[in-house]
Amino acid sequence: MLQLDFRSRVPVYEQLTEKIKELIVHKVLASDEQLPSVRELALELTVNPNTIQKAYRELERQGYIYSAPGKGSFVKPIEQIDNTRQKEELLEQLRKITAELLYLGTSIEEILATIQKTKKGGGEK
Amino acid sequence: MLQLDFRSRVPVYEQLTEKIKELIVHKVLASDEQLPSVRELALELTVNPNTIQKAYRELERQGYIYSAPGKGSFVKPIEQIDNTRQKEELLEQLRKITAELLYLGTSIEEILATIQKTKKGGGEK
Amino acid sequence: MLQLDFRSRVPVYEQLTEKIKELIVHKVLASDEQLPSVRELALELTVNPNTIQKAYRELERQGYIYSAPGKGSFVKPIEQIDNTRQKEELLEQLRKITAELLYLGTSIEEILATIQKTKKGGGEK
Amino acid sequence: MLQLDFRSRVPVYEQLTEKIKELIVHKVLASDEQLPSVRELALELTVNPNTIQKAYRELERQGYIYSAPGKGSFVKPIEQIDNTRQKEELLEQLRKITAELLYLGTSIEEILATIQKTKKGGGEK
DNA sequence: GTGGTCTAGACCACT
DNA sequence: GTGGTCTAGACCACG
Repeated sequence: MLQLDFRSRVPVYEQLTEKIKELIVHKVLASDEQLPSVRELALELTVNPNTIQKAYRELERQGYIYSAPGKGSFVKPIEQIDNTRQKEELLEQLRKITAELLYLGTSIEEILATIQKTKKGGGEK
Repeated sequence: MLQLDFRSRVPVYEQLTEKIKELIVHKVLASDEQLPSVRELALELTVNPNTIQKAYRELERQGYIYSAPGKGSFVKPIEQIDNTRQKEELLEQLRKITAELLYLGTSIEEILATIQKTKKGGGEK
Repeated sequence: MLQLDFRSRVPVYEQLTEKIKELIVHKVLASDEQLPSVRELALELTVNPNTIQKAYRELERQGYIYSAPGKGSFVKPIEQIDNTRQKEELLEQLRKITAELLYLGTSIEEILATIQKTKKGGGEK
Repeated sequence: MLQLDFRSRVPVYEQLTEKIKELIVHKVLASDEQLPSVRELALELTVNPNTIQKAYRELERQGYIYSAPGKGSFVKPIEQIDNTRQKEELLEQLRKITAELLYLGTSIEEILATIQKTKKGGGEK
């Protein structure tokens, strides 16, 4: 499920953050669902618990999960995410990527189609 | 023109790579146009020449420029860029960001509008 | 009345301590008024009795309540609170926060106004 | 200068964060001034480098400093701090503490005087 | 020499 | 058994 590339230059904890975020965003993990415990996941991925915790902390900072000592870590309900600033940043990234794609000769139609497909696929899986 | 933030945590050479790529993508730099020499740019930006070279090498690797030893570095004509793999990567990033935006409650209309606006603004500047 | 956030990272017993302290400070709970019994409150809040007891013990330590074994817990009359040390601590916190607010560009007027408003609202509620 | 209490229940990295923040807020450390390196400070305080780094990260997250790999950590200029949300939180803390002080019999005059004194003392030292 | 990442393992508080 | 803190020490990329 959570495939990591230890040879990559991007830090393991960051790969993990991204992968888990994807699971949340694609609703594979539901609201208030419990994530694997730090130690459990560490064993499964043969990674140090500290690394897992770093990923969990980052997700918490970004507002995607919450952790309570003695209880565990859980997916944060969407309604409770403060998204204004994040939306701005994501839209900015969207602009950059679009500009680059257009330069490389991608048609606007193909780009829009990709967006549309993502919308349809987002809620399922 | 090339504003660098020496305070930023992102490496100088990477900032430079991004900025130059933007200039190319927005067609401020035309095909086969010569880029400033390494030493010249290093002086102008008060940066170590090695840093400039690293940025140029990265742009060459990504296929946006080509270097002719003894002559200088030039913008690679669009037609010659091998864009299949890069397009795939960019589209993949597009999907990720779109999924995240949708999860955060952004409407599909707002996303599409952002793309459209980028198209109009892309060729000018 | 005593709203707890079980998702929060701050321990339940600490939330409880703070909430009850607020009730006392805002005079919702009067001097010598009896607090709910540990078991009663535990049922009402669906919390482990140990957690309630820990909160009560903490309040007793801070001098806000007193417990008579076999009878229950009661709000300590203000006159009997040894407040010298606590006042010092609170004033110290006040200084820290004020310094931080000033550093962040808050005007002294806004700070003083906040204090004044608190005074007016403090005794009611 | 940076006195730590290893017996305290409050984490060392948090004590450090607070102490350094004080130095910044009281302008003992000026804008863009370099902080001691992670390792240097670790040696001086006989603390693990990771602990120092955790404190520095927290300060960076709160916007008081910035760190650049290979260069060092520096005090962030005040103008660049995004303070709206932090101000709200600090004012809320101010209200709580004021209510508690008033309950403990502190006169409003004494409270206001404390604020005034802080203002005068803030810029010196 | 700088910050950043990561491992191996210990200990603590909370439930 | 949970997350969180901390130590001791290794290795990497950046400048």
